[in-house]
Amino acid sequence: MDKEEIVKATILAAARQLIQQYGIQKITMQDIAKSAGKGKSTLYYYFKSKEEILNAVILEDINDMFVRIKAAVAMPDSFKSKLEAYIKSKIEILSDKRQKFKYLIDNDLHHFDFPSYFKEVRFLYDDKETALIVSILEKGVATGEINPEKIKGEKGQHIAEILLTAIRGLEMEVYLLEGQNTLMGKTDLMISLLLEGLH
Amino acid sequence: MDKEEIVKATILAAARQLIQQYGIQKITMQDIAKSAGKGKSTLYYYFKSKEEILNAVILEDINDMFVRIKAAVAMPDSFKSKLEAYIKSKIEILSDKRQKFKYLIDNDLHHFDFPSYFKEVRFLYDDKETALIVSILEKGVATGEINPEKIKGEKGQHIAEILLTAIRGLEMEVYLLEGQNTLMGKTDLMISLLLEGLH
Amino acid sequence: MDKEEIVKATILAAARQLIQQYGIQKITMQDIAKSAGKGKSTLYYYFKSKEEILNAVILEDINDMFVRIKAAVAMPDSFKSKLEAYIKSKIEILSDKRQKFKYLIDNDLHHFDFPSYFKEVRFLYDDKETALIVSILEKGVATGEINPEKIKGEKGQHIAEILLTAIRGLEMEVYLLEGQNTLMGKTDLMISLLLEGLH
Amino acid sequence: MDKEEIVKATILAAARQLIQQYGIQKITMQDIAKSAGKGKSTLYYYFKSKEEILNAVILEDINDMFVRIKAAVAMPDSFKSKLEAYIKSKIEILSDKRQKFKYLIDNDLHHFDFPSYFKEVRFLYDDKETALIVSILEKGVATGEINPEKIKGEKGQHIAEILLTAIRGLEMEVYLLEGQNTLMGKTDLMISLLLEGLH
DNA sequence: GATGAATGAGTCTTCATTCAT
DNA sequence: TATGAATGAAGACTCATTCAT
Repeated sequence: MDKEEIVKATILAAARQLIQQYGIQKITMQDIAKSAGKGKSTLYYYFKSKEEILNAVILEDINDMFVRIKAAVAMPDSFKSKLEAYIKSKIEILSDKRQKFKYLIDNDLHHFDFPSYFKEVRFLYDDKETALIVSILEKGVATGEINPEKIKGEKGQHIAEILLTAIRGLEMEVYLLEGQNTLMGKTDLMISLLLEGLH
Repeated sequence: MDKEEIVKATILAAARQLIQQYGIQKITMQDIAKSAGKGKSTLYYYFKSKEEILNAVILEDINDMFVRIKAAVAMPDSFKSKLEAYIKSKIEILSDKRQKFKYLIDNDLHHFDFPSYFKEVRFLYDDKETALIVSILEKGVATGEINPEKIKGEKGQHIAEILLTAIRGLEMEVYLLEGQNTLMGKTDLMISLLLEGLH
Repeated sequence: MDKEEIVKATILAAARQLIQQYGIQKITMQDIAKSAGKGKSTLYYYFKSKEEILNAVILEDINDMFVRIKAAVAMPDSFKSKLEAYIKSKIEILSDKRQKFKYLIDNDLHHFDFPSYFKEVRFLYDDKETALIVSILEKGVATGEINPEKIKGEKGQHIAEILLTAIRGLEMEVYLLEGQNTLMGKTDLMISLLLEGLH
Repeated sequence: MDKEEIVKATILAAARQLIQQYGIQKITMQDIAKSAGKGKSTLYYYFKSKEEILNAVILEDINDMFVRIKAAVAMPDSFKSKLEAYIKSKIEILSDKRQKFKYLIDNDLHHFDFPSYFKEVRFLYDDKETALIVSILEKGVATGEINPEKIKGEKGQHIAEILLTAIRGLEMEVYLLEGQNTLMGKTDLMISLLLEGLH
């Protein structure tokens, strides 16, 4: 990593931390600069605009999340446990981001911004995630948990998509709910319903 | 409706239209005033602050949506068709709100804010919606579409909750996807999977 | 007092009370109207502008103060006691106006406005007050407390004027000091110095 | 003086000039910026708020006044001439501040605000000024102009205080009177009365 | 490479005043 | 006589961005 990349990373790290702490709408270039220990105009030397910084941060986050999820899914050896690993690791990661400042969500509901993760992820990682889910479904066929007929041809793809959609509903709740407990319960129920539906 | 209420409604209408068109963060009191054909300070005669206006608009929207959904659900006479009516009317309503300015989503992704519908709805209408879904499930039992065992006792409530969660994932996509076509397809698949799982 | 005058008096009373409580710069027409139990525009039916109301209030206050001072001065029967009565009654009256909200003076020093009493009184009541002081000085000659030579011809007028000036310094302190104790001590010392100087 | 200090001084100078010309309540950040030849937001780069600018101006003024008064008092070699120097230099300085815009006082009496000099000076420079006067009194004892008995012990302090009070009355008049002529006459009379009283 | 300095364009909000009824 | 409704004008403050050094 050369000098330039180091500075960029420093700035991004500062920005990420602030975003998590105060939300995307509340932070200013001033804030980022100060937190990065740089002059405000230095940010413009490395990035074209505030938006570019924000984009970079979000991209990093999503990327990181995907890598971690993939790793979590790799180990388990059944459809059920893979799916569980997938959903739960996702919830945990998102939850962790919000964990520290949940108080904000209640007090300042209106100014609390839905992060852009959702939007970006939608466009950048949809295909990858769907593919991941498809592979999980195939595991299910291999282990006999899933009836091959149910995901034959395009059906597998479609089911993966609606699964992803449902999981996004779960993700959203991370931002609105107190703890993960309820979510974990919901996850389990969702999975068992699915197992019955696909068996 | 007396004079005061008419003006208030005019202002709210202007605000709603602008929110839909530009997103909640982008509109200013200036904009609302101009669009309502009033002076900027007039807004302050009727509302205490920008926030009050925004809140009022959101509340109206949510309320309206719920009323329409309920009406849509009332008519059909089976679990499947009721659930379909429920989800599809919801998607249509939300979709309609975004229809006009989808271009914004791509261009200005970062400044496009997830509306507060989600957050507000979450807290204000969760119970009502869950209850609605429970009643739909019960219809399913009555018509024999659903195995009574599957929603016995607390289970009904839980299943209603995860259904709501999954539907929220669908709602989110309204804001991100081009058209409703894909969503309608997903809805159908989701419903049939559910029917199999609950039968 | 006909109807019109009654309403005017009501408005003025409300204004005076608010001025005393919050200072001249802080009150709005809104405040006055509400406090008077009238509509905001009603104030404009009775007075041309905010300034006119303020002027009227101040005038009333000054007038009232002068009447009370004069009464206080009438009774005592020596130069010393008359002068004492004059200064002390003045301090008491002003002090009373500020008594209730002294806390403001410390907390909000910068926004606390010197009332216009000083300015107005200066132009409207200067001559009257000087004349009053001259008459007090003459009493001093009559009782032998003052050497007639010292206030002969124009001198009496001049001395009255500087006395008035010095007393204004005292008045100012009413607005800045905690209590009247110090001021009363200063008054006594001022008077005794004067007695020695004029004897 | 580095660059930053130069700009700050420029801004302060502009502010001071405007305050003198229009009074503290009438000037806006807009005004100051324009007069300083800077952008409005530049003011916020150097000062946190309007209040901070105002405070700085006032403090400078008071400080400056005190320095000049002290210098004026240093030279003369008698009680009488020192006291004269003290009062007259004070009047001249204050008078100078108001000289240019006396017209305002009559036209806009109500909105003309007593500057904060009084209030601030009261708290910040009272002790210093009293001490200065005490030293002047002591000079009077040294030269035989004043009877040592009259200012023995605490008395000196008390007399200094009432003198300061009386002088404040004089100061106030600077803001209300046309010229200094009358004030200079009053000063002389005040001093000679005092000399007689303290001899 | 890095940044201090500067700012234009906007934000919400307040308030005295007007006027039709 | 009384006022509800409406507003123009202003005002303090913020912030992303530019640029000379």
